[in-house]
Amino acid sequence: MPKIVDAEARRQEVVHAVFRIIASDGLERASLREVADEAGLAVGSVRHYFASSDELLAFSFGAVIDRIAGRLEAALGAVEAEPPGSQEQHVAVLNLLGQFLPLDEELAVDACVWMAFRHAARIKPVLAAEAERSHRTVAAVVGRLIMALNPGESAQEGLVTEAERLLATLDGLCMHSLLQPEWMTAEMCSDVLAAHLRSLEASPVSR
Amino acid sequence: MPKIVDAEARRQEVVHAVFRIIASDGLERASLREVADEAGLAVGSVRHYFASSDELLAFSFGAVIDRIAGRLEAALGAVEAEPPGSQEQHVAVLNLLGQFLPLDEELAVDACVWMAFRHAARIKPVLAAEAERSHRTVAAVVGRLIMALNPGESAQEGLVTEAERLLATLDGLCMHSLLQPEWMTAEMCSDVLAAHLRSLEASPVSR
DNA sequence: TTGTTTTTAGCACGAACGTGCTTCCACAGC
DNA sequence: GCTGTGGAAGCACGTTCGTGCTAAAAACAA
Repeated sequence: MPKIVDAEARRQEVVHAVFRIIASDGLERASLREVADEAGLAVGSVRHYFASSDELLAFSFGAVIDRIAGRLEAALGAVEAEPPGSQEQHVAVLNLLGQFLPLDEELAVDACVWMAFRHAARIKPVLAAEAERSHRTVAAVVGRLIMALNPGESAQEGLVTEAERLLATLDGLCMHSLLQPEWMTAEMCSDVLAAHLRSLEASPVSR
Repeated sequence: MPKIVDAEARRQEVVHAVFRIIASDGLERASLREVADEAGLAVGSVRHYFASSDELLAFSFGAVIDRIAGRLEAALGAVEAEPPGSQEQHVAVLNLLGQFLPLDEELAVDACVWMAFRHAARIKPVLAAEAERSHRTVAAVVGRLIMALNPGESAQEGLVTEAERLLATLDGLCMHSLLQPEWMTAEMCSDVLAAHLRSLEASPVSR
């Protein structure tokens, strides 16, 4: 048997190098040479684990989706475990929504990478499948959140609209936090989220 | 005097070539050679009007900002000309908000280009100044819209929060329309905007 | 020790990029 | 006519990119 290396761990190290490069220098700088440098490897070594640049990027996209989805699922479980309308549920909801925003270093890197890949997927067909999965996964989480906030509501159409509205607001907040951090501060994000939740409570779906 | 050409018109032609390339192939494909091809010119000719690639991109960013700002200002004027709370004002507001979304070919191109440049500005310092101007301009329009919808309201803080919330929702809708057009249809955009306006009316800023 | 196989490293090629620089061309002014 | 200037085109250089390919190094079974 040859030299044994935890291949999966190596792949994750390379993927994290991709994350760091995208967060600091953008997706277009995430070339094989740059990634290899950042990971402390040679280009040939990176290509041993990823057949091509496209495969590396697609895998990295999937990895960041899994990270985000994992956080969201955990936070959503906490929301659904609390009684509807309670103060505890409100806190859990704010925590869930906060997972979308670049509130700390790790969240910021993931948000950068996530946004970069989603926008790149508009052009690069290799990323389209993961972009689809990303949207489906996150939309499902937000949909379940809206259902948890409107218990007993059966008007499907209105719930879907409210879910899309919340999702759009979250993506917009995330975008502004990344692109205009001096305007969209953490306090402003918090205020906007609070206002949105207030509007959800004030005017329930059923009209 | 040498051969006389309307220099400003030529620059606009080149800029429109940039727009088409960004909308169809992304910003990273907007190289001097691609732009020159799309405009039916040689690289040297493009460089006669724009000293460098950076200058071409920065100028194109400014051009798309001016286009969008022009549409928004016109639509905002129509809103402010109608009596608050009237049906006519409601229609004017919907028209203004629709200017943010890729509802036709021209709006779609501008939205693509706008998003691409804003995201690129996070990394490319040459675009930072225009990104600032873009944000200030659009935020001012949305702010005036919120003021028009809350006449006589003096609570500055709440108004700013509502403006940022509307802006985030609009950017999120625009993003989703560009990235997931099969999910975020024009009808869904319309529904979400209608729901947002309803929430604005139902729970005014003053608590 | 030897042999096998994974891992790591590196070379070389073609393509695309920005850019400095030079070269033609057309036409207004003399 | 001639001349000079602005417009258009293109060459050439260095850099970066992905990728096919080769080869050394390393680690374990025999």
